[in-house]
Amino acid sequence: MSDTLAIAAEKAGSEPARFDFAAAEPRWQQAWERRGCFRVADVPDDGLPKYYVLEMFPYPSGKIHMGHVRNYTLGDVVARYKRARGFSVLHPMGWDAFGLPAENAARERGVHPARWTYDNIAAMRAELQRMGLSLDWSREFATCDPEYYGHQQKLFLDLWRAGLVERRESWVNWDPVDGTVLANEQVIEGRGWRSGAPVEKKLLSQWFLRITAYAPELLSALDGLERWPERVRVMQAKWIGRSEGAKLRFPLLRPVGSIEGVEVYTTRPDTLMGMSFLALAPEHPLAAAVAESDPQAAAFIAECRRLGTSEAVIETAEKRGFDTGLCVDNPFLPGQTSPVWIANFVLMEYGTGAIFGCPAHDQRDLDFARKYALPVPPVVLPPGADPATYAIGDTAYVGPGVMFNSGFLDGLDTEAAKRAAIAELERQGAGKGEVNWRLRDWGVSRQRYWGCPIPMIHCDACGIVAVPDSALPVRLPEDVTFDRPGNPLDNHPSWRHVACPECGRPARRETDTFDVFVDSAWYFARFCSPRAAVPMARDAVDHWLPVDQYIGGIEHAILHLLYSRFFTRAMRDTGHLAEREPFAGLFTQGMVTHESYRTADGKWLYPEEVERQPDGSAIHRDTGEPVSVGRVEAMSKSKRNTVDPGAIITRFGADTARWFILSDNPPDRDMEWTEAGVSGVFRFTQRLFRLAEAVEAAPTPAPGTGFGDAARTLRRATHHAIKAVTDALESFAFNVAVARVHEFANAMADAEKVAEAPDHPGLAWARTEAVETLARLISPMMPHLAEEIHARLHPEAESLVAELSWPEADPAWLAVESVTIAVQVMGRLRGTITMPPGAEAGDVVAAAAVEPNVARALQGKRVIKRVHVPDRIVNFVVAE
RNA sequence: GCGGGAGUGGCGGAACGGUAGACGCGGCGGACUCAAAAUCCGUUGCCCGCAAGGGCGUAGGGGUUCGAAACCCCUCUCCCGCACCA
Repeated sequence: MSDTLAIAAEKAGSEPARFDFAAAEPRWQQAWERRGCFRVADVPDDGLPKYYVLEMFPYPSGKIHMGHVRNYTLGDVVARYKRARGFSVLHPMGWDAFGLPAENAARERGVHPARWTYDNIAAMRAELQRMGLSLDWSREFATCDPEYYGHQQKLFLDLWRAGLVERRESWVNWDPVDGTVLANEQVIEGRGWRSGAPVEKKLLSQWFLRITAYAPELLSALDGLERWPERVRVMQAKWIGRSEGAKLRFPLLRPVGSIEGVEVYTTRPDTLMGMSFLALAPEHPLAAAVAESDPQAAAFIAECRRLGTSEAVIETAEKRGFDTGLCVDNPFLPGQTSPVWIANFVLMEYGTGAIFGCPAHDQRDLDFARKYALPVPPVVLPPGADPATYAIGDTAYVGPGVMFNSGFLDGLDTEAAKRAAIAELERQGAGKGEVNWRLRDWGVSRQRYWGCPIPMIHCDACGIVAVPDSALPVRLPEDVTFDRPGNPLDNHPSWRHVACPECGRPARRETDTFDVFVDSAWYFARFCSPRAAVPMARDAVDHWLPVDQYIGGIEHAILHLLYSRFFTRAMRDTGHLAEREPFAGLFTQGMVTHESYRTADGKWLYPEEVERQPDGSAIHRDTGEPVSVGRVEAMSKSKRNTVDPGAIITRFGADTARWFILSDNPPDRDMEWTEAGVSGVFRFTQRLFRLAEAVEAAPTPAPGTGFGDAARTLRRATHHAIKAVTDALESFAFNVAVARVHEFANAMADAEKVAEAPDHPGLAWARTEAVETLARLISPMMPHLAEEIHARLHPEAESLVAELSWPEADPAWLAVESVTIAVQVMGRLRGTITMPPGAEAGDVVAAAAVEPNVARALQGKRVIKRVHVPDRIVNFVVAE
């Protein structure tokens, strides 16, 4: 089937009755470009309302994939629709161009990262342009352009001056073979993903952006993001992770070196009198101090470190600990001490890296206490429990209750006890109430070449000195080698040597580059004034931001979106813009999936290597060997279940690809790409073309009142389609918009049938109206075919559908001439009647009652209630 | 475990509390053709019935309502996210 279709598609050029997409699509793309249809000014003076549509910009891998097609089609529908609705639409495109793949290509194939990246950009730009997207290409930039990253360096220095940048030590995943820091997702089973070497935890000085300074605002402002998916807001809220509790200090009975006590954060200060032990994270300073004189402690800590890096949390659900022999006092229980343990389940990164263990009311603490036979004193009595007999088994009681065994807290409920405990801690000076956040500051240092250089200088005399604004951008050197492990910037013979801007003596450049998430944390702002001499022109960003509709994958729900929200606030506080939130509306699309195929010996096959048999089985196209059809799953190179958008556009055209990707299902769900689906859509494009072909430009003016039945029916269908498609597009229900166009096409086909017969007043005019309307209604989805249809009706005119306004439904033609009213008896459908719209209730009920089938159902029954919903339903309620 | 989302024909999916299954795919039957493709027409939730018609039906069980796929309660299944966060 696909072969024959391909032939049909290829023949399309030679047969005039077909839509020759291969010729038409480039022609219209050039026409849009020539007329600058999609260009807008940085600060427009057209007085139109603004609308900023943005899709997440791509990493330039070199080829677009179906996920891109879906993403950019969705955005383009919105952009074209809003433009037609009279908005001045900003719809830009650029490249998220820094990152590791370019460096890997350099190491593996000897291509310079810049060369590799710009070649890929050229290839991908050409593919995107074939899709016919309504982009303002004059705004294009790549984040690896020195112009772009120079402005990023300026932003960073502004943050530095505003106190939003810190340099401090932190634990990182270190690959000793590659000599580089690894992100968590690059550590696989405790080993570097490239080198395979066991990853070490290493303490390194890193640059941090103080995102935590905005934690309260980032959390509270989530409530205002009404056009964001609920789940993204929830994920961000959990990531930010606000908790209320108390921080308190436990004095050690005997100091260890200079350490005299341990700070602990808890959300359950009410349970302090149920304390059984104190536990330290293995990385805790006190643990390290103990280890200095205790080889066994050192061995335990080393063991934890080895397991800890490997994300082995899952397999080591088992809790393990080491008793240091130390003891602490409890501020609420004078004279009673608790042992200090080192425990593998305590996280250094959260709170203070130490906890107090209350096993009766915390499951983790209970597991630990049972394992090491520590006491489990209960202090919270669940509702209805008997204090005389209440005991904890294998399940901790974490719910609310009434305090007992707790001295001054006895009798209080959990919430009151928390408040009373905090008040008492504060009175004693032993601790205080505190809000804690899970969010960590953002470590942005990467020991890599292909990233934006961090514009800082290390001077032995002056310390850390910022590169002066006048010396920006700090450019990456081009003459780098990748033949040695580690960061090429460190290995470069001269680049790092620089005179200190303050004292003039020899100093060293920072050789770390920024995390690529910094690049994408402000690009939406740069798009507003992409050629400005400053990071962003204030009047341009104040005009265009926030992005009205942002569209992309759910995988960026947390990091990219949170960093962008942070950066926007940081840019506000450094005077670059006024806006608070970057993205007023967010839409997260589903994945594109496909069947997967493999041969008997387990080799994955590409879809084009597989042929389906009439009986549903599959064989290898060339060898004829049987192929097993696997699950439908996300397209991935490893499963080879990918379809190349370029090949699809060549065979079927961009409009077909766009329409299919919109039509299959709602855009937030995963969609399945199928051959049958594409073929069906291809046929539909040809059908629309034929329907339009059959219609001549009708004489203007309209024939006034001279519309016969057929013309009236078609005009009603036309205006109904306008309303229905508009409603669907407004609600992001693109699959429904597609269905409404199908209905409209069916109505047009019906009109064509009767048009053969003579004497249909006004039908020719109505058919022209229908075709003109069709062109505009499909234009957001199938822009090329829309232009083609429009041009055939107006061969002399210069106008483009891309420049036309959206059609308006005429209410007069939305009105129906009769309505079908369902008639129920006791809520069960017994018949339907046809009435004029707005008929009197009495008339409708009377007509309903005599409908034969209804009358039979009412036979011998006493009607006790008649429900009438105008133009919709009549329901007779009868007594039994 | 916690959180979020989803369960509707063979399939993707429609459906302001008001005729469930729009629209498409697929299937079946037919027209056109030497034949095929393309195109066009009809049909297509399940069961009973020659028909008229009737029964069942939106994961399952209850409830609210004249009327529930939709609202409420309980249960089940699947997908996604987070997961020793003190």
